[in-house]
Amino acid sequence: MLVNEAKSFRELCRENGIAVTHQRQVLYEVMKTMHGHPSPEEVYAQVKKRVPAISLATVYKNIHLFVESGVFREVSMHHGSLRVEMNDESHHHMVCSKCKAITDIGEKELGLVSKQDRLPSGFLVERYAVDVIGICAKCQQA
Amino acid sequence: MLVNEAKSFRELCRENGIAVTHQRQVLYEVMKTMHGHPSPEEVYAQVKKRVPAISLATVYKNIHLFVESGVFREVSMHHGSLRVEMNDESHHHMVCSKCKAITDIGEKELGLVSKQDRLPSGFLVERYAVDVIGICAKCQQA
DNA sequence: ATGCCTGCAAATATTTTGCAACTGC
DNA sequence: GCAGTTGCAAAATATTTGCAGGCAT
Repeated sequence: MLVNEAKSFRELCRENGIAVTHQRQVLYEVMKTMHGHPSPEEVYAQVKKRVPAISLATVYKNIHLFVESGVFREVSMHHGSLRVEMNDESHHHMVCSKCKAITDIGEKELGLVSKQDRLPSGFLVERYAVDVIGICAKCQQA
Repeated sequence: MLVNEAKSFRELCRENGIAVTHQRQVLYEVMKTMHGHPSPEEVYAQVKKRVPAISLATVYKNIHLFVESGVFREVSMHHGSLRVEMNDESHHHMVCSKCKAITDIGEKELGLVSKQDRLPSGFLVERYAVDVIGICAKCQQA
């Protein structure tokens, strides 16, 4: 397991022409295991447990690097700071307009999405990111 | 014209129980005329032309107020700071992953969107916000 | 050996807050 | 007049950058 993960991370780095450092490896592993949409500060707090000397600047630099490389994605901010998520499966978000909670929803459950790969102005489509804005079950009761 | 706009702004304020101040009125009018997805700083710069003494803090406070009231909407941030847009017509965004340019696209041209008003977990849908991520025509040539 | 990376500290940028004076209702 | 609003300045947050030393390749 660990061997595989390490290996694929090495490959990822090679593909993107970046060096495999201890900090990067831990950062990557930690982020893979984090659910939701962590902010850099939250990621930093987690990584610090394993690499106490790591700097917040390093976390920022590498998150940007990962986002540029397509390893992770930047996510819409109905919060207040940079958020990321992993590239895993294709899913979208339900955002509660009362409590601001963000919940994932799969492409199937969402039930929409056509597949044009080109839009009017010649825009080449890579993917769709859908935010469903509404009221979550919990807030409806209040 | 001006009378009408002023009137509807007054109504908007009454509906939301907020006072009609000169600053707010100008802020509202300026934002209505701004295209794209202005940041608070950009809005501030514009409003300052008409109300030189206005403070950035006031701009922030009122943008939040407008967003809470549903006059404007907060927009996903593939930029770096708070962005808003007006509630006018139903449209979505095409975001170029190269140059980060955001272009509006109408609901019709987009060609997707189903109309379920309730999703699996009991989530009550208010609206969909779709970002199409891809490459704009300009960047495809490079 | 070389150039990419790191940590640190300082610089920037962004957003919020406290408060006294002022204004709409 | 009272409550809500403004401007200012300072604080709090968030993010970026320069640089000297260290590590991956």
